[in-house]
Amino acid sequence: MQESLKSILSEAGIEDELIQEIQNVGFPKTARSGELIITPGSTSMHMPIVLEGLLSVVRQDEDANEILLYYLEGGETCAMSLACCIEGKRNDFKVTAEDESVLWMIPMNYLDGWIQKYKSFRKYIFSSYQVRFDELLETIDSITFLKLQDRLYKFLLDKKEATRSYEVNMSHQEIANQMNTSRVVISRLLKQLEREGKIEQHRNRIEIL
Amino acid sequence: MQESLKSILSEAGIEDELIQEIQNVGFPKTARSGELIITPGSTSMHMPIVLEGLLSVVRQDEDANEILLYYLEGGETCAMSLACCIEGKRNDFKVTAEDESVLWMIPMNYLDGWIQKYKSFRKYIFSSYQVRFDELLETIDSITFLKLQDRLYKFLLDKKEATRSYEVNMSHQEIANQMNTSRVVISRLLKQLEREGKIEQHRNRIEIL
DNA sequence: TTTGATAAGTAACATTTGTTACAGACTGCC
DNA sequence: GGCAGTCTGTAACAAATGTTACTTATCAAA
Repeated sequence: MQESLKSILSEAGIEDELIQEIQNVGFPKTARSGELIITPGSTSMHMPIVLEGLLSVVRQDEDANEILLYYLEGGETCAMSLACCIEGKRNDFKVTAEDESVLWMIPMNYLDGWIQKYKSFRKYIFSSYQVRFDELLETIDSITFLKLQDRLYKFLLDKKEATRSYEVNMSHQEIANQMNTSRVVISRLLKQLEREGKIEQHRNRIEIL
Repeated sequence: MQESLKSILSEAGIEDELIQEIQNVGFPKTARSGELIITPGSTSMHMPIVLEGLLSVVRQDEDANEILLYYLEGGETCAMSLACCIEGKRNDFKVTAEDESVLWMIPMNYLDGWIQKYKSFRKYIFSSYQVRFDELLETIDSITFLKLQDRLYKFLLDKKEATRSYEVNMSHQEIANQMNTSRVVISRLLKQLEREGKIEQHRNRIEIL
């Protein structure tokens, strides 16, 4: 685990000295598949870096309708929780482990110092922000400009990228939830995609062709 | 103009020393109402701070369909252009002056140094990021969870907040463009809002009651 | 005042998406 | 095998949004 932290940070251009510090002051946190990691309304005092596994970041409204914003994969961090913390703001999204996952938790109070001291860390933080930003924009694009059928196909392709697998292990109901629509609609559209030869369906599993 | 810059930065908690620097290395830029300030695909070497007026930030797809992301008002900055610059990435949105506006342009190469040196500047930058992020999330909320009628009403209220005026000076067509729908639909829904007593319509102008 | 251009109103219809209701299929467990 | 629970397929219908076509209103310039 220390090893994967080291290689991830080193990959990101962080110098050994800082990696050492991050190892010293942080601690690991594991999450089982399906486990809720951040709930709306909570405040956290740690910035998580994903070492292994996959997290989904989901937005909810008052009626518990949901929409998937993006995934956090190995090496990525939830920069939002940073500003969230700096400003003492509450989280307004929900983060769930999609897989068995391992996070490295860094206490917030170190961050400002590191940002001041290490150019590489500044770069890492700003780059995460930018990546998240771009993902949000892509999400907006999908919702705004695509028909449901295309959005659904993109959803499947994104999931495939995130999990590095052509198999999507979700029920129609779960997909419907993450896309803020209904199960029947998803069934209809998946059937359509199947007829077009883009996917193959099984129970609780979709194969992307 | 120097005065409004000073008061804005001082309001944001920036110390006099840095304000002085920002004044020294930056320069003003004025934009007429309707003028295009940032076009998709361009790269800019400056971070703009809005001194006066109002900018709209709009996302476009390949077919030139558009959707309004948010407004930038006095005192706010386009933090995105920051990371955009750090990473040498291209802008993928369009920024337009909604009003006669004045910006203060800061050359990018100073930013990293200031972030390192001034805690207040770090705070300013991160806070802008956070504000933008929140606005994007709100935009996603509207698109995802609201019916068009409610989204339209919210659109008008947002515009009212941004311009500090109960009069929205836009044609139905312009509103339709910014909401990525058609003029006829907007006319229909505005009529509905008028019947509900929420607005009053005139040519090129909507009064919010 | 006429004219041309733009803006807004409206009806009729098409398409997309959402809902309800029910049937059949699969899975795990007894 | 039988049963209970979950998942998927499908039809019929409802609601929301998009499109087309045309009319009327408003404004400003000639």
